[in-house]
Amino acid sequence: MKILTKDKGREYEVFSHYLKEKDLKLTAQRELILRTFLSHRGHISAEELYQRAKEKLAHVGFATVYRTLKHMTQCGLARELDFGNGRIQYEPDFNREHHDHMICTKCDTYIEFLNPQIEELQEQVSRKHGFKITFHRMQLYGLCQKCQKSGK
Amino acid sequence: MKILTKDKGREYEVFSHYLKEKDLKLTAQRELILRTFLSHRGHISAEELYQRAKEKLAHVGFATVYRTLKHMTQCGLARELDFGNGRIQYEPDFNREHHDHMICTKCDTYIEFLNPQIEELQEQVSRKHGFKITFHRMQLYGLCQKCQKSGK
DNA sequence: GTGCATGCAAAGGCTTTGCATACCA
DNA sequence: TGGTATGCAAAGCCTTTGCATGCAC
Repeated sequence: MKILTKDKGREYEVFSHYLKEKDLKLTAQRELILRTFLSHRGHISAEELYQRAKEKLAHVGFATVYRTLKHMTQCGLARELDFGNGRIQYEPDFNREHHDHMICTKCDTYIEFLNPQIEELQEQVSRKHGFKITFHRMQLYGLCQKCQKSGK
Repeated sequence: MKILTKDKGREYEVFSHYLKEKDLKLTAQRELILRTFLSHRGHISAEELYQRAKEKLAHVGFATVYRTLKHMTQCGLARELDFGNGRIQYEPDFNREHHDHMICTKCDTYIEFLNPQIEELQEQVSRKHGFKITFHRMQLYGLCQKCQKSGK
């Protein structure tokens, strides 16, 4: 069963290309999970993605969601986020510029940001120690504007 | 059974003060776990702390280590580190200046660093978004000097 | 003596894996 | 048709919790 149509966006090309390259198969489930993932704005947990996918196709398994997320991460369509709450979140990562996060510890909303000066300083610091960065995680936890006000 | 002697360091005072304040008891296990934790240089996982404590006192339980770590974290003697490998590490945090980490993904060694400029920029960025930081996590992953050389 | 602490084992939460069946290519 | 994918359930891994007993105060 092939559901993929053309012009769904580059992500679908990337995915099918990745699958072909690895001798993996394009299944209805994989396509559905990708579509569901992409249609969700912002990050999502495996559990939530499973729920949303299941609404569209009853027989989708938990394991398949996890396995597909691994593939999507592998080919650069998804990025794992670990906000230290014991469950990994995934966010779309295709053609997206690197960014970091501020997370409100009260309402769980988050703000994405990119600060080139910080990035540059990270490089400087690591060079000073002879360290070669391959990736980094930076998360600022605290209260968003709304929660600061409502808290008082 | 009281094992605590004077002059073991301020950490012991902090711990016993915290316990007293919370109507908690100073037990041989708690003291042993704290001592073992402090004697270990650098961070340590609950599992490893359990093993090391057990060497000194056969009857130490897993749960007690976890429970004691919570207390030590609570009173500022320990700090939880999550390097995204599924197990929390704890590092001594008494009278220590805040710092971040570079972690070698090959040999697992790490370098602590503090960059005031980055800290300041984090504040600036968050102010710009009306966000109030309470704490942050910043980890640079990559290769340490040694592993860069050995890798070639 | 009272009430918290302990150790053991069981349970929890998230993620991965094994296996027989289903399905893509 | 052959080999991968799927769904289910079970297992893994780390951490927490329940409970009867033990111990600090």
